[in-house]
Amino acid sequence: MPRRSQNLAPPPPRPTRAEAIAASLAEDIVTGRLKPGTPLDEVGLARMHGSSRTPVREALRQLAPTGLVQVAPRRGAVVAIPDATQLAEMFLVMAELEAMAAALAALAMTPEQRRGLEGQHAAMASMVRAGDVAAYRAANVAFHHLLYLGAQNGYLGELATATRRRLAPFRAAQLEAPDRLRRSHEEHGEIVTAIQRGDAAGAAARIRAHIGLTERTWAAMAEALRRPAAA
Amino acid sequence: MPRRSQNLAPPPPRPTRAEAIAASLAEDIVTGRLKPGTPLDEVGLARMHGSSRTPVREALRQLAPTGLVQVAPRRGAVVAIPDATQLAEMFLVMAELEAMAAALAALAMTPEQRRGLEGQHAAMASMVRAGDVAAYRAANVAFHHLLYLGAQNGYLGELATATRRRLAPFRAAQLEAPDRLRRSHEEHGEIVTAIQRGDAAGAAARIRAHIGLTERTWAAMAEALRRPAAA
DNA sequence: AGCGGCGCTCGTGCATACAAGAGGGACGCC
DNA sequence: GGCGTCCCTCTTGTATGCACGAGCGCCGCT
Repeated sequence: MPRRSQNLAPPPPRPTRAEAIAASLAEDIVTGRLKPGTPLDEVGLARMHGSSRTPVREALRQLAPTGLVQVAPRRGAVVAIPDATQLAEMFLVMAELEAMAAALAALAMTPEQRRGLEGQHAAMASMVRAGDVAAYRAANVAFHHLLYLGAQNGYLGELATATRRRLAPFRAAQLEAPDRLRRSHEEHGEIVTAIQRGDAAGAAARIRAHIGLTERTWAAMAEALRRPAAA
Repeated sequence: MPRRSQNLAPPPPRPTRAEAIAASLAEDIVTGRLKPGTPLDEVGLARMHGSSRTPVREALRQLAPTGLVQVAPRRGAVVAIPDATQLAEMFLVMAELEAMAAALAALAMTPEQRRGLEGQHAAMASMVRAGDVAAYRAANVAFHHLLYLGAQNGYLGELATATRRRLAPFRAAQLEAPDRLRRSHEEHGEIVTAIQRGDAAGAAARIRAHIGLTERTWAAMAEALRRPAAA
């Protein structure tokens, strides 16, 4: 979840100090400025943000459930370090969440939303041509958000957004290869087409592929996971 | 998420005051002792738990992301009151999460886990005969947890558990009808059978039905949701 | 020289104190 | 008599202080 709240964006009233710090920390972690494993000292952060420890503590507690930081009771907080297994788990879940969102979107999107999605996709074409990775990355987040919105399911959007954020630090380099940019855009095109056609199953399948996990690798992965569990 | 942590149950070391209060509050909310909408006064809770406001505040902040309480910046906290739309959204997501868990479980469960699931299911038969709703309810939670465990995906388990908890206050009366108890157990049986057969798709479909939403109502629901959004 | 126990120091957990914002009631005005 | 406004109180946000626990190095022992 994007920090607290029932749906997407109910607490916009002037943010409290703790929320500002939490947002700042989250940003630093998601963008990779703070690397996994970095210890988060309360007094240090307090000094950095020009406040006392209290808001910092609250911020850390708010971030803990998001999975961005790990807090050990009496031992302090560090930037979360998911191991490979956990990352794989999260990718798998994210693929399904997005598939569900795409399927719902194919069925429930309003005409305006469809136009918006189409527009966003079109806008991203020029970024691909320009090879502007930074712009594309930002637009990509927006694109997927439009999908969540189109699914007309705030809770689903919350979970998907949270998962995406949590994976963000580990996908940073994923779009670096210029060809990946083009491929990504092509895949988006297929997804948009399926959605516009109202093809829920097709959209779901396309987005699973987009996340990088086909049905087959899905099963294979589950197979592979059986071993360590049996040990 | 079942309160912070990367996976299921890493911070078991002696709980801190704030964690104890959070657990207590969560219990009271999930069981319905605290009704949705009840304001959660910091000083009042502090007195009740014989502590200062500080741990209470931390507890409330921990609970906010779980969705059990809603915290308005500067206006205090109340027990969450999801509206009908949000509940529907959460049920839909939960059905899919459980379907995914069942599918994975069908593929990846270890023999021991399969025996455990079978045993749990068998144990619940006598509760049905005795009409012991309380025991069945508890066993039911355990049953679904075995499913999550069998899916070999901690993150999925986290999301599913969190969603289930969040819905718990609103499913309280669901098993009251004696016939519902029997039906529930029958449905469990079908799920177990499909899983033992390694039938991922079947298990997923069965559990969707178990949650109470067939594929058809799923689409219908999405259809219905389109109206208010278009307005 | 290797190992075990002890004390020290740093950091967190909790309590208390102070300040600002929100909500409600009473008063005054129209 | 109804409504708007101001003030007061209550609650939350933030700061500070104190105490326990954890981690670590040093010292003494074998």
